[in-house]
Amino acid sequence: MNKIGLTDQDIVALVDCNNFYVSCERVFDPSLEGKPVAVLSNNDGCLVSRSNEIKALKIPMGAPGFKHEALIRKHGGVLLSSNYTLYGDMSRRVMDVLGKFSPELEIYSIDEAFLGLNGFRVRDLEAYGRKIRETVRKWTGIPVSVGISRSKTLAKVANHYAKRYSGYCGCLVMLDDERIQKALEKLPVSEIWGIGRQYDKFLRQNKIANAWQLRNAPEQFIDHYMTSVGHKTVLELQGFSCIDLDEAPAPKKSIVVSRSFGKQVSELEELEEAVSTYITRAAEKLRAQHSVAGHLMVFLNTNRFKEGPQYNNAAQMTLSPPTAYTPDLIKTALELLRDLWLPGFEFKKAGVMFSEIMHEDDVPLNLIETNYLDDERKALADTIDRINRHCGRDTVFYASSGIRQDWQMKRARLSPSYTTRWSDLMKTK
DNA sequence: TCTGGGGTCCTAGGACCC
DNA sequence: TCTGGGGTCCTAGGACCC
Repeated sequence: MNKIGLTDQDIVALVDCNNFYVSCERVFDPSLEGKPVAVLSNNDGCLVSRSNEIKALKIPMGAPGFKHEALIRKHGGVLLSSNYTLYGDMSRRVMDVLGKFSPELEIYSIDEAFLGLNGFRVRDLEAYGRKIRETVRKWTGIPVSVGISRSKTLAKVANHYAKRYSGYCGCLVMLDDERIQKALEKLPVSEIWGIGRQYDKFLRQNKIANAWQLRNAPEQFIDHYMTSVGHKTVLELQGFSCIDLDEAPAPKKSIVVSRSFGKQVSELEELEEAVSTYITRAAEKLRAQHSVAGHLMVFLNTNRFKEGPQYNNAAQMTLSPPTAYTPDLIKTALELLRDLWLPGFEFKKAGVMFSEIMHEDDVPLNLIETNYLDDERKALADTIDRINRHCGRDTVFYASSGIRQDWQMKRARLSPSYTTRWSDLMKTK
């Protein structure tokens, strides 16, 4: 520990799946190897995962698929709809493997995890990193990169280089000062974890262009111009680990379900189906973390890319008592939607948001007599959740969600659910 | 024709109180 | 006519992340 109470002896690994969604697709369709492949966002909108061949074509992350489709085709490549069921399942498999390499595991996102490696001898780390990489590859088919250093932020930097330079064979241990300095000097500030567009611009204006310069910036400057988060970033670059490993994810404080539609939607009835469907999904998430929501918001957007009258608005309501009971939530949400809706607009997106979320056991006592948890409704909700978990989503669903669902998002190029649907299992020829 | 979705944390400023 | 100072809580919006 140093004088400000930070340890400079932690060892942290960041394991990051390479081009994760694309890699998932390639596991089950080897014909995609070597070709430009990208996975599109919901509604077949923008590119959210790109193979190296797509990156070589200089097509940026987040670019609209339709603008680049011709070029990709010309190079023998493909665009795929996103298959989140598949990616979620593959992610769980990867994380299961990583869990075998350290008791300290923080699942940071669908394709990234931090591992605490304290107690390992430094000279063994490189071999250990490679072992992690080989094992994940062998057991799941997913290629990953491993970065190891003194703090999460530095582990991110190490990972950045491990991924880009084939000489590192996918694993970089960055512990000695000389190596850290070299890496940081070559790294533009915008590539640092926690430095976004605004900070990037500001720092550049102040002649801080690379990570080494930020690491060595005067303390008064940092104090004055950066938030507490920015300050932590600088300390982390200096090798002081001050963003702890977070092994048990906290329950969500807000839950959002929103989607763009596959077409323009004007009719109230169709919007009611969509909102009802989103509430159903959001309430499932709520119950999965044993929570209830005290506040509900419904929002509606027109197409911001299209000329014509715009209407973006939200309606909200306190839920008293807080609840996670889908039928009550649908009822309230549809009332809010009817307040919100105006005829004559072409809507492109709707969504619902739960906030003021609390654990179901923490509902105040004076509200308890009307709590949904106390009566048969809780048993009904749990039963429906169980059926849908075992037999597939929407085996049991609410009539208000509709059957035709013409507004549903486009997923024209969807791959099969190889790992989660019996009928989509791969067959040998 | 076609441009995603889901989160967290921090700060500033206003309202309110004593 | 003069018109303090400190604290808390809440909210909206910004910034960032994947």
